[in-house]
Amino acid sequence: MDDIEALRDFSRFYTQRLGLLGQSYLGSGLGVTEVRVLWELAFGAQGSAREIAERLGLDEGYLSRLLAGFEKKGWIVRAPDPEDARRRLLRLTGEGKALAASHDKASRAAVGGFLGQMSPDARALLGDGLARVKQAFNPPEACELKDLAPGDAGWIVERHGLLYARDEGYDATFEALVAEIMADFLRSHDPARESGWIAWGGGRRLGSVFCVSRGEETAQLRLFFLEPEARGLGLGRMMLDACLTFARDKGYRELVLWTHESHAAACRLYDKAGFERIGRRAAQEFGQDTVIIDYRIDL
Amino acid sequence: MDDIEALRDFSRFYTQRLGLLGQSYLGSGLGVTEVRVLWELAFGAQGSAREIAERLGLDEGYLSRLLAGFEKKGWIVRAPDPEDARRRLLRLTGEGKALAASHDKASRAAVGGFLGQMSPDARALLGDGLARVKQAFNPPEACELKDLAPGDAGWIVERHGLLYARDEGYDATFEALVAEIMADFLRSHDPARESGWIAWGGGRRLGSVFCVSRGEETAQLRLFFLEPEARGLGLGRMMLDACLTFARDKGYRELVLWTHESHAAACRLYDKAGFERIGRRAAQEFGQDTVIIDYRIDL
DNA sequence: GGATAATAGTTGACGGCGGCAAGTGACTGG
DNA sequence: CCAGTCACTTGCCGCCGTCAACTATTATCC
Repeated sequence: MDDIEALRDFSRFYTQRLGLLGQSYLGSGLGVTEVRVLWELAFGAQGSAREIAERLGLDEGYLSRLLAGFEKKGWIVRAPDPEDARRRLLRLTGEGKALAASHDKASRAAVGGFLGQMSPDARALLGDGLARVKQAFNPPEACELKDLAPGDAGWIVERHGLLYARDEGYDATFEALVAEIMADFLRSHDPARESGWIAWGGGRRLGSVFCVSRGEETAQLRLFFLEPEARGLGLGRMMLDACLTFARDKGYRELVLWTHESHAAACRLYDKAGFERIGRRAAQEFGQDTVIIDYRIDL
Repeated sequence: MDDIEALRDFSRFYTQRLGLLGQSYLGSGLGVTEVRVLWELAFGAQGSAREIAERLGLDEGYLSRLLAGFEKKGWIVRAPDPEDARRRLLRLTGEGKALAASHDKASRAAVGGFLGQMSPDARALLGDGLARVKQAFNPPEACELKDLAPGDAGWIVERHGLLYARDEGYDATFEALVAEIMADFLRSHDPARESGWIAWGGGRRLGSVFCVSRGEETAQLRLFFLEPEARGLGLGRMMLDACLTFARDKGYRELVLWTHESHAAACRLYDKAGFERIGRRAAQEFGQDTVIIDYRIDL
């Protein structure tokens, strides 16, 4: 099954199994669209009817009627806009807010009941899948660095192994090297002077960075990685800064690292952050000819 | 954001961004429901109107009218069922089949165009996410064993690290041990007499199993793992059999393995497969008191 | 075997969803 | 000041889908 077929299949599956869920207009006597509009009024960005219609993909005429109905029921007031007499400012009344809140609560309960029937494993799998689908369309804006948790080290090995094989043609010995580095780190790193982090964003691991000791005064940055979809968004810079801050706090005087010349984006990042290139050496590693660049920076 | 909120959020997102896609009734002049019915007639299991109504969640009366329309347009014929005069056998005409096929093609093209705008990375992420969501509801029925590919070793480390920490309370040294085992295997296993496999099902990795040498005549089974959602479906037995077959083919005379007594399901599997318990020893490992069972079987 | 219930399907009535297009008053740019 | 645009409204209408009544057939139970 190719990915076109996979998406079509999922779409059929979704409309059958999950379609009813999100709206969960059950019991409220409200239609699906009414609920969506109400939700937009209550929790979405403030805006004119025009904007709401656009956001929800509704016909303006239809929305106008819906809003008239809302007003008649006392859920909203439509006051003339002093700045533009064509527009009308939409505002929920107390009653409207209460309705939105109660509906929100009911919907939460319905979804909770649905999830409650699933096993914890299936729920975890579902959450994981949803996060991925969503990120495929909305790149993450921010990420948070967290200390290594169980499974993180393996994830680092996997992503390094897969992406360096795909993008650089490295063979399996590279994945083995990363696995060994991680095994060493897990077993015998010095928590007082060394640390590793996973960048989390949108419910998913997006990258990794490690700061380890190369002597009393020298720290080394290793295993700096970002998922391809998360590159070019400034997350790398944030991770690098976090690592520099850690190294300074721990009393190191300089930080070194090496990377491959072919990683243009990474090299640009280090150059811009004030690192200086202190070496350039050719090497044959992992079944490929590579050029390694050594960097350092004063802390 | 907890998982209830995540699902609600996804649902909103889906109706906005992807809702139109699946149906893709664009241009055909057909309504969403008509397309679904047509699809069911063309590609779904054969059945009465009643069954189709049930499968698609439609009102019988409404469906009856739809089918009458289809017949009038020459897409289907409704012949009386010789076995049950209440029923009518539904069959697509040549014209109906052609319509379904052309619509299927158009829909494929529409989805393809949509996916074509995405980056390959995003597409991969999407496919991965969809597979997970779907498996959260439909457990995989079958799996296929594949040789180790880039990233697989890391995945094994991750899953062992995460699940043994969660279920058994093991500390990080367990993940380190698995990482080291994988590093050794990748670097220096004997491809002629040793192998490792990943079980794939539903577009996802579901488990792992390895067969390695412990001398000329003795093979060892290691890193036997199945995702929790994929347990109890007979996949484990299939993987075990594949490993036994491999060991026999390579000329080993016996296969040994050890596991923890707390893995009731795994122990049952080995017992049922004809393994004999040759040892039972207490050990303190990975921050926990454990009981290890040694197994062996003649090949 | 006959009353009764269940099943497959049809039909009419009806309400709500939502698209389309014409219309109204207000703003904007030349 | 006039044409064009914009935010919104309104009337019209078709489609989607529900409900309930109805027919014809089959299954069930005593």
